[in-house]
Amino acid sequence: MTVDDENRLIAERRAKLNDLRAAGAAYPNDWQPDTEAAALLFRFADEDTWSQEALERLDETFRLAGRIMSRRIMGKASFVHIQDGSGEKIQLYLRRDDLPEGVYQAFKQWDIGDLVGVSGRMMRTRTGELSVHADDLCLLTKSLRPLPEKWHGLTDQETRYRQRYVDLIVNPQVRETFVRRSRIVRAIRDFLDQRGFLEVETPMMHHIPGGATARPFITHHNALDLDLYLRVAPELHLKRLVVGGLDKVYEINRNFRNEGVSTRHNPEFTMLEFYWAYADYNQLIRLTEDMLQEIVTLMPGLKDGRVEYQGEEIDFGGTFRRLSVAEAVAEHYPDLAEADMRDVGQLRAACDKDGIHVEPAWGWGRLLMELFEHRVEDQLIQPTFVTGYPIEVSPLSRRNDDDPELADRFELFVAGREIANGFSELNDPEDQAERFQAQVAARDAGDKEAMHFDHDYIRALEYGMPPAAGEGIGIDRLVMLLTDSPSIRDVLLFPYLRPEAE
RNA sequence: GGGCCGUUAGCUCAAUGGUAGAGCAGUAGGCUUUUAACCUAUUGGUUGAAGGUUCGAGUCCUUCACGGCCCA
Repeated sequence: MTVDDENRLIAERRAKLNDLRAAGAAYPNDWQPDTEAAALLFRFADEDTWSQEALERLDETFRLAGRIMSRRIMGKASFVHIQDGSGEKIQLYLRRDDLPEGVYQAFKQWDIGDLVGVSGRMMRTRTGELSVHADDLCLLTKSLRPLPEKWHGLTDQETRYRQRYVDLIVNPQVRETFVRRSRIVRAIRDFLDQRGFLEVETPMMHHIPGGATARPFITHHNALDLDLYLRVAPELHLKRLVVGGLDKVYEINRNFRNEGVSTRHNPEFTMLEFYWAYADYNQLIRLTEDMLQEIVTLMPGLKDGRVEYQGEEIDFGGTFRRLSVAEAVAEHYPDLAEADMRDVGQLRAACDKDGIHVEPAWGWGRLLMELFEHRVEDQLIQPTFVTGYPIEVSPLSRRNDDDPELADRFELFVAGREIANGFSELNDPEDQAERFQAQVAARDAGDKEAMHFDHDYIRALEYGMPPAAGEGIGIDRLVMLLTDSPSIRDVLLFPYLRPEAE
């Protein structure tokens, strides 16, 4: 994508740029705006207070800088809309006789997409549109490539993702999504900081990948001649910090998983993980509920804790529903009695009936989860905390004191998707070492997602990790939910795409 | 990985197997409160790539690339 896609339109603009270069006027950097479109539109919004007459009396000149988005040239006067850093557009009124000598003639050679500086006083047009009546105008950056058409804009999904800069220029909704994403992350940081959590950054390049069952990316350190893994989770490093006395820590950053790419999966994605010493998973549930409610409250435009997601109204107000995996499955499988929930034969029969593929080695826990995922998960539209997870599918969680077959664990589902996963942490180094052993055995048997044995992590636990609870929240999925985005690519500025064809 | 759909001018889209078109953008001219401005004229194409069928392929077939949706 360099010179081969040159076309006539670009060539014309390049010729104009060459003229500017010859005149020594290409790429100046001597224009500073003193306001933005959004500020002017806000200040002068009231048409009664700021009528055309009132604006005429206002002896104040404003300087703006932005991109030409549309032009209507009518002989010796023109109307232009520029869009600036505030994301808003404001109209300029250009009159040949009100501009310095030659400026209007030069302007007529400019193009949609060019970046300009303008100064002038405020006015209102006959139809009432607030406009800047320009007394000076300069070209700051010549745009060589034509923008998409003004009416339909840019709709091709692939181009929108590949050339996000164009998408951002012409699709205002995109900007709003990413502004909101930033606000959500800020709200999470504020929430945790206020409660005494310390934000930390742990390595993304690991000698031993761990903390999640997932295939890692491998990279190579040249000077050390050593393969390294991009992290699949920060979990084990964060828990080392809990051993070190950082009782409340969190990290918001990228994880990398070498798996498929889809509308819900990007190879790199952002996770919040936090760990809280001397707390258990029930405290996490309450904290999570508070956090989400606070985030939703802080989002402009969301009323009464209600969010619309893909046509469903989701209510974050009040106490979220709580139910166990067994209760949820019982609800959706009337044939299964409560006593059947740990009966391998009954569960397997139910799986067969639904056409779910099962392995002979699976115990009741795995079978129960298969049923949960098959019929229940996507029905959990309103925020729901699910508890009572079988220990069989919770290798990192602490065992429940009353029921050793269950883990002290929960997941939060919203809009049929897992948003958060938290549990009381396993801090018994001997139990942990055994679980690592089991993972290594699974690895040797060919499971590429199984974990490695992390001796240093065991050593850390042997110094003593306080009883603690930890949780992960997928930021991208949360942002999807709160921005009504159907695809993870809509909430990533630069989602992963295959390379463009040469 | 599997299924379905898509890829035509800078953008948004047309085109029974029979001369590749429109709107916007661009170019030239007109127009001093327009707003999808308007009026006149006009330029612009390796139809995603490579093969094949056919007198003739944007259209039918095969393979490939990229994307979208659904499924695992």
